[in-house]
Order: sequence, then structure tokens, then C-alpha cells
Amino acid sequence: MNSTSQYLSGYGIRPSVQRLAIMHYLRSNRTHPTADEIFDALRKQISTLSKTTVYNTLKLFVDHGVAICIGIDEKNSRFDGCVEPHAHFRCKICGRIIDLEIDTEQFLPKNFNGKIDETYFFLKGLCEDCNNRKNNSLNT
Amino acid sequence: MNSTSQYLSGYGIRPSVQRLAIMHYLRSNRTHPTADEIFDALRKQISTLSKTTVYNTLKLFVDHGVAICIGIDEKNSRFDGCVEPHAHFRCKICGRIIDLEIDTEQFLPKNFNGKIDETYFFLKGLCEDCNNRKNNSLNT
DNA sequence: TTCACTGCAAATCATTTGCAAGGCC
DNA sequence: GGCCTTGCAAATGATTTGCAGTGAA
Repeated sequence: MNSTSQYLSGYGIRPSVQRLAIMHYLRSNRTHPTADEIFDALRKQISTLSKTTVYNTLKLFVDHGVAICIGIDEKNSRFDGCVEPHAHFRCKICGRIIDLEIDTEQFLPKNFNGKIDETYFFLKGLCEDCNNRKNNSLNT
Repeated sequence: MNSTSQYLSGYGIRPSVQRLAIMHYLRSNRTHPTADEIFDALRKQISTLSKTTVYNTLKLFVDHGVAICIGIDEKNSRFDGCVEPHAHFRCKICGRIIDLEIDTEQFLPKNFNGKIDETYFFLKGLCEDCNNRKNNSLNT
């Protein structure tokens, strides 16, 4: 019994050869691969692997919380005419996007010697209004 | 002479009806729209507007630094098997995505009383290797 | 036997490219 | 005139969908 299999089972995901290989790839390659990169890497081991299965499996993983899809909006590019560093908060209920001020200097990581040009800070949750509304309706 | 026109000219972007409309839309709608949303909104005013022009113009804006494209990788979805909160840094030269540890609690905005469920940090710039390479080539 | 899983092929959706027409200097 | 800008149409590339075959419980 290998640990990746146990890990997936623990999240209610039935292990299959393909799923084990994809999760193992994700956990041993911290390169934030695309679906295509995973497909190319694994077809050498699993010659019958299809790209559909890679997409299906990644979606399954994200839905079950064992992987994340990096990006604010996975489908389209989104643009902003304000080029100053700032944070965006999106309310999961009303869908409003609120701009938040942040001090970017403050959260520069310590052991990093590169050059940071752009910073994005994106939060999801409930805005004050929706959170209050939700709490009030629970108390009645 | 309106201010959007001056603004674009200041960045070396020749103002045109389409460019002015797109920048004006970006600056007055802080909704982080997609190219498609911009197109749908502006075709009412400019009936001949084409989606190609919207894409061209947004690319021009990003290249000239008057707009930003939100998202770590505009082309593909990228996946991560690590679901703990952490930051992602993408190097603009080599394209690598690097994980960075940060203390997310520390950077929660002060005047915000909602409820935060998910936090994402994206940084873009030059990684240490590419930054050194660039500096070295400038010194020769 | 049933149902979940897989994978091919076709479809879809966002984005880019090729190219010709129009407009500004 | 020459170059920049625009916009149509076609191409591309990522992702999804339809559907039939397979295999495990």
C-alpha cells in the first residue's frame, strides 16, 4: 500500500493507475505544471493515457481539495487599468470585487534575491455586508 | 483635450477612438473585465469595434505599462498539489514558477470586517538567476 | 450486472494571425 | 506616399463534451 494511494482514498478519491500517477507527479514535481506538461510526462509511463483523463483528474482533485488551480480566473485573462500594487477581494455571495490597500514592501519574502515587479494579492470570502446578512439569518 | 487622451499620450500611446474608449472603460469600471466583457460593453458605443482591436489594444496597454493582466499565467491553467497557503512567483524571463513561504495572517488588511476563506499571492518579476544574468550582461 | 473510469473524436471557447482596407502625418 | 490602425476571417491552442468500450465491485 503506497502513500499516494492512501492519501487519495482519505479524500474519497478512488485510486486508479492514472490518478495515482498524476497525483504522484504533482507531489514530486513542484513545478506547477499545466495539464499538457503532465500529459507529456506521464504518457511515457502510461502509453494509453489520454489528455481527457488528465483534465478530468485535475478537475476531480481540485473539487476534492487535494490540488489547487493557480490563477484568479482560470478561464479568461482579466485586465486592470490601475497599475499600482493593490489587493482584490471577491465576495463569493454578491460577486463584488473590492480593492484593498496593501503595503507590498511588508510581504516581500525573506530568502528571495530576485526582483519583484508586480504583486497581486487576491482574497475570496464574504464581504462585510454579506457576512452580516448571513449571521443575522442564522440567529433568527 | 480630455485627460484619458493626455494619459495615453504621456505613455507614448497614440490616442484613437477605440483606445480611448477601452482605457476609459478600464479606468471607470474597476471590475477587472475580460477582453470579451470590454468588447460587449463598448460595441454599443462603437458599433464597428472588433474583438481583435480589443485584444490588440489590451496587449499594447500592458506592454506600455498602463494596464496589467491579472493572473500568473495568462495562457494555461497551472496546478499545484500543495494546498497550504503560499505565494507563487513567476519569472518574466525564464517562466519558472517558484513557491514562496509567507505568513498570510500578517497581511490581512486592517479595515476589513468580512470573512476571508481563500488567499492567493502572485508575484511577477525576475528570479535570482535571471536577474543576475541580466545585471552581468549590462556590465560587459 | 452495474456503474465508474477511460480515451478517442468532435465541439467549443478564448486568443492570435494573415491580410486587405481605411485613415492620419 | 508611407505607415499606423482597424477589423474581418481563418487559424490556433487549450479545454470540454459526447459517447462508446472497458474493467472493477
